[in-house]
Amino acid sequence: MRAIIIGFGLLILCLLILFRIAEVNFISGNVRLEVIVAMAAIIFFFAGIYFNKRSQQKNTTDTPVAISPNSAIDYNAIKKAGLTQREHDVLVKMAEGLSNQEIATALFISESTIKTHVSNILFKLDAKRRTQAIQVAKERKIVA
Amino acid sequence: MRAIIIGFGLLILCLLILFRIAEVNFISGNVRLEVIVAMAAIIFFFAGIYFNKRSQQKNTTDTPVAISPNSAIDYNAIKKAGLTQREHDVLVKMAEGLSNQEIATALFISESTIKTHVSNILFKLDAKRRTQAIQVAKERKIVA
DNA sequence: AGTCATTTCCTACTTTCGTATGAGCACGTG
DNA sequence: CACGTGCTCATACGAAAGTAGGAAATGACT
Repeated sequence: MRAIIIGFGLLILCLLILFRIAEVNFISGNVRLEVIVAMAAIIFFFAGIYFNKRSQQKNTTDTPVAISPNSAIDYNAIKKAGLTQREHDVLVKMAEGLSNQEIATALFISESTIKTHVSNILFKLDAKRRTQAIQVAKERKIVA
Repeated sequence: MRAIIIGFGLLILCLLILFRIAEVNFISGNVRLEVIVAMAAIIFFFAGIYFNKRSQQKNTTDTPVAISPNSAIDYNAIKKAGLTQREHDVLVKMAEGLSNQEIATALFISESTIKTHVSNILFKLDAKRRTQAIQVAKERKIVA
């Protein structure tokens, strides 16, 4: 975020400098106008590339995805997240890719209950979707 | 390939036009120099974004192995599953827990296209839901 | 020049997911 | 016993996700 602000600051600075050079040139006629325009073109062309790259990297760098040969569940993390036993049961089934209905069948309870649990899980893991919840849970080793 | 040539042609044309305007302005003094410089800046900023986007789409389809500091992904498994490069892109974002709309924004394409890709991914990975697809993909090391 | 694969986008429809809200039951603790 | 916690279930609604089927542009390969 800071990099973007600094970057835009530098760009605006560049523009102002170019303006200034253009003005001086307009009076003295020392520098060719084409040079100024070309400079603006080059600078902002690469600026465009840079910012585009930045914005694309955002989504991937935000979630570093700890690449560790993990297979163990950290039971402390479950408590830390405030998940109950039943919620954890549901979360595990969720991570296996089951639908609410399938989880309900597997745990011998109704789909309504699963929905309640899922809602609570999403809230406790600060996730907006079940896929995100699974991702968070794996990172925190709440599920394998 | 043709699009890039045409694009560069247009860009050079823009530059020449700007040069011409600058020259005329230099004599008559009708147009503010700042306007010309700013135009060059804006045009080439977005040109940079556009070309970067293009080249990234190219790179991902041409050389999938080039940008891969990730040791956990088995690129053979991707081919074995019959996934295209773009489908893999979507799958990765999916595994990060993004919604269709968020993936669309991240990849600069529409949500409709994401839905098409997701449908194809589900079919190719023999999954019924995205959560299941993610699970399968992780097992086969298609995603980290 | 024609064919195929890929990527993109769309409409329209169905299904699943998630939220909000309320409620009943069991269990243990202060 | 009252109270909180956890588990269960329900309805109703809105938001995503997924399906089906079509279409068009591009690039590679022949």
